[in-house]
Amino acid sequence: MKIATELLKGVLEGIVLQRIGTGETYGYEITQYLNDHGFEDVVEGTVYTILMRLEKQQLVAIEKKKSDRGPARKFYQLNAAGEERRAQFWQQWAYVSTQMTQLKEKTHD
Amino acid sequence: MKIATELLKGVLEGIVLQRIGTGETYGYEITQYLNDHGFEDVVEGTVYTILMRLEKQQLVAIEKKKSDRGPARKFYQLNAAGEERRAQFWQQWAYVSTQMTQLKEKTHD
DNA sequence: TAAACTACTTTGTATTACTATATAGCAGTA
DNA sequence: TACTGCTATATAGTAATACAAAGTAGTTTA
Repeated sequence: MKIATELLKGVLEGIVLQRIGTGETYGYEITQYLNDHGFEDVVEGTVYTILMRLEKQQLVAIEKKKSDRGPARKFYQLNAAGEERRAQFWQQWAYVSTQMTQLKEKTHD
Repeated sequence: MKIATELLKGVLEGIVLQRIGTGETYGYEITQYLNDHGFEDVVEGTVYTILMRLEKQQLVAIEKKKSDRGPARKFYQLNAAGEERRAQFWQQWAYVSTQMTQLKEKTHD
């Protein structure tokens, strides 16, 4: 399904945090995962800019490892600040999600 | 609750479409409604820019009416294109919402 | 050697919410 | 009259983010 770019803002960063948080991973793999799980149109450039943003904000630890199939991979892990950010994201998501559900059901008062 | 600005992008337009779609309303009232229903920090300027965007995209019909309590109000209604956009929005929201739920529950494969 | 796949990087653009400010009508009151 | 508060709309400037597009490089395979 084609999703409006604007609806993904903020959301994609949350997804990337979640992916990194549940196990060390790298940009190319995250992109593949998204493309295979409901976000077909997300391209590498988008994921890499998010990863670099997380790095700049010091939410991740990075380790470079050789690959058996191509160039070296940059593996990401969440540090304590990153874990906190991930938790925050899901809290906000849950909140917005709840409000939206109520809003949808409601007509004017 | 304080929500990251980026998480609201796309969402707010959907909410405004929904409000207009369930009954003629105007900017100030929409802002009040949002402030009273989980989006405390949304200010008038934000709502008005959304309304003008909808107007520019020809998704709404507008009627100016005198108020008994202040300056005239600009009432908005969805036209056919606006209704379609509203339906689209909720489809996309449902889709993203579903994917997010699955993503949250999942660790690495 | 060339193509295909893996993997990361960067530059520029469009969109959108927010900040801040301005304008204005009306009611009550000091 | 002047002031305050509430109602109501408008807009210029800014920051954040996803995307398009292009490039760089290593590995594998035909």
